[in-house]
Amino acid sequence: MPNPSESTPQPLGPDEESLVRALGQVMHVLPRAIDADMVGDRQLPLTEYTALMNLSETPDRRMRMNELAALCHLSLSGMTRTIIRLETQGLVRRERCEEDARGWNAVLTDEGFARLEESWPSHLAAVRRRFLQHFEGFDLAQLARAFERAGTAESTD
Amino acid sequence: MPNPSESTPQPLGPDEESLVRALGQVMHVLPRAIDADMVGDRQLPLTEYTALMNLSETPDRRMRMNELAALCHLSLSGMTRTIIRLETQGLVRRERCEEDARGWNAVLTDEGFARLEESWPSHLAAVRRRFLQHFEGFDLAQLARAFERAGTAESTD
DNA sequence: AACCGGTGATTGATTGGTCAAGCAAATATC
DNA sequence: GATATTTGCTTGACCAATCAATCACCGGTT
Repeated sequence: MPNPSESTPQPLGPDEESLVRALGQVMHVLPRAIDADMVGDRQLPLTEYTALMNLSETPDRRMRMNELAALCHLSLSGMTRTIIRLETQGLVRRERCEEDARGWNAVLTDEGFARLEESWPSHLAAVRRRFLQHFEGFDLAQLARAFERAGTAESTD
Repeated sequence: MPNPSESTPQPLGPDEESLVRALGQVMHVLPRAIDADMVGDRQLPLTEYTALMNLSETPDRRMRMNELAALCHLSLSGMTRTIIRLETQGLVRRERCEEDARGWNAVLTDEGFARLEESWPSHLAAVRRRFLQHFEGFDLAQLARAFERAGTAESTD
């Protein structure tokens, strides 16, 4: 790439172009579609589902706000609000953290766990049908690695 | 009332699992990263950039709100608001549609075009660096087709 | 010509997220 | 051991998107 990067950069090739466009579309359509499938079924929006999901995967079904926010790809304040939403539905409870009195644990209630158990089949089905189905015959592991690289935000250099 | 087919669906395999997780991360991180690159550089958020972009690709740099909204993956009202934003910056102008007085055309101004020309190198660079770079060696066309399939929302069946 | 169902676009209310400021507890420094 | 700084979380203000309601205009019917 001999020329200075800002003057006349090389435009995207047609395949690159259509991949980028298609990704844009997927990023827009997919969450809504999955959301719609679930909401239609068990009334659990994707963000809240993800929070419950992550909580359920810990040994004692509890997690610090910090960590949960990171796993849900949410800002800390966004997480606070999500947890409040879940708390008012009785799906999650908050407990002060013992070893650090500033901290809070979001704790999955039995009701929350039950709700998650109800929801996950339809979530799973939606993910399969809306997404994975279209990647049969691909090397999923290789693909996953590429996405992991892309999803690891290196800051502007 | 557990439907046998829904009660114990097969969980995701490890590769599926990591692909889905990685996609989730990408969907969250990528637009923000690109946005940050562009805002930092030319002060044009992604949504507005996309609108200008699509306008610039038409023969006479104008488009009906309808169509533009679809191309930008935006609701019509979202589009209205985006165009208003752009209009107040002088990058776009609105003109009544001649053959249908209900309709409006968003028209790219010269200033808007200039701004777009300024911005697209950094947009392009961001897309390459944040995304395409990680897919070297992949069959991009095949990948694009898969994403197009996934991005075509079939309604809940 | 007056009407009426349908369509293009805008507007109002709400939602779900961000960032920045604030508060309380923990930790480091003197 | 008092004070300063940092950290964990919440709150306030804001923003960009959505949906539902509305307005304006089109076209066909009578």
